[in-house]
Amino acid sequence: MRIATWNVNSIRLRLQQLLAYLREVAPDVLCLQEIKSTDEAFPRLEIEDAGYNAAVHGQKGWNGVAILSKRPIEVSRGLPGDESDIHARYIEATVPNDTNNVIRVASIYLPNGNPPNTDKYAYKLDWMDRLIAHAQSLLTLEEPLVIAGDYNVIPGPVDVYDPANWGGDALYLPTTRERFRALLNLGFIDSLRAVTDAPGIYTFWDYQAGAWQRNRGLRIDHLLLSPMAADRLQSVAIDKKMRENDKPSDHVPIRVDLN
DNA sequence: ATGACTGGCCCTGCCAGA
Repeated sequence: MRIATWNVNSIRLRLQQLLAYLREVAPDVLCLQEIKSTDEAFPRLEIEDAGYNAAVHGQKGWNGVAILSKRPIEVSRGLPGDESDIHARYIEATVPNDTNNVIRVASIYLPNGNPPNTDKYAYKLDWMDRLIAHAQSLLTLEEPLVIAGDYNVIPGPVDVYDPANWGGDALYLPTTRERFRALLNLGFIDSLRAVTDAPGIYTFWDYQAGAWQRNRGLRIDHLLLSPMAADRLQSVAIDKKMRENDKPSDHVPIRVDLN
């Protein structure tokens, strides 16, 4: 089973690239973030014509997440733990697999949190605490579980082109990385790091200052695997060539193959 | 070099992103 995640940075503007990706890479499940669309404006028909079911948790103007799946899925929307949180950043689904059990997949758009020392950063930390609590409860189900998406977390110095300049950023602050490690310490693995220790592997390059051309990137899009999902891990790939498209997203897809 | 880009919305300068 192939599970991919991609921050599209506007589903409508990126629709043709998305449809090409579905044709060429053919993921069984694709998690999307920053669709920047309401549920009503989501291009559901085009995606269904491509052979996918679409579960959407949208919002006008910004945020918004979705899960596309070849097979029918059961869906829940929103991250538990704060009824007042109106950002559309979390959607979760169970997907039947070949052997008649399920894989659970979450598509997350973790808050950016910049600038630090503001309520935006407090919201990020609170959201991470809620994600840790929810992930802990999901692990008790003893299912294969993949938490995929834009984490807005640079896990370590090898995951950013210039770590010395990122010390004060919400994506790289010690408190941010501590919470990411707390999530891993529940028993998840960072799938990319299960297959390589190589530095300089990125999933995001800023639109500004020729970041792509100069390979000034960040590794902030992750697929975290529960123990039962990790046992099935076959391979990990980053679809870096998507950054060469005309009008690209600033993120590229990353995916895993599970047996 | 206090720079730089992109997308959506309030339809046009501003907010948000990372």
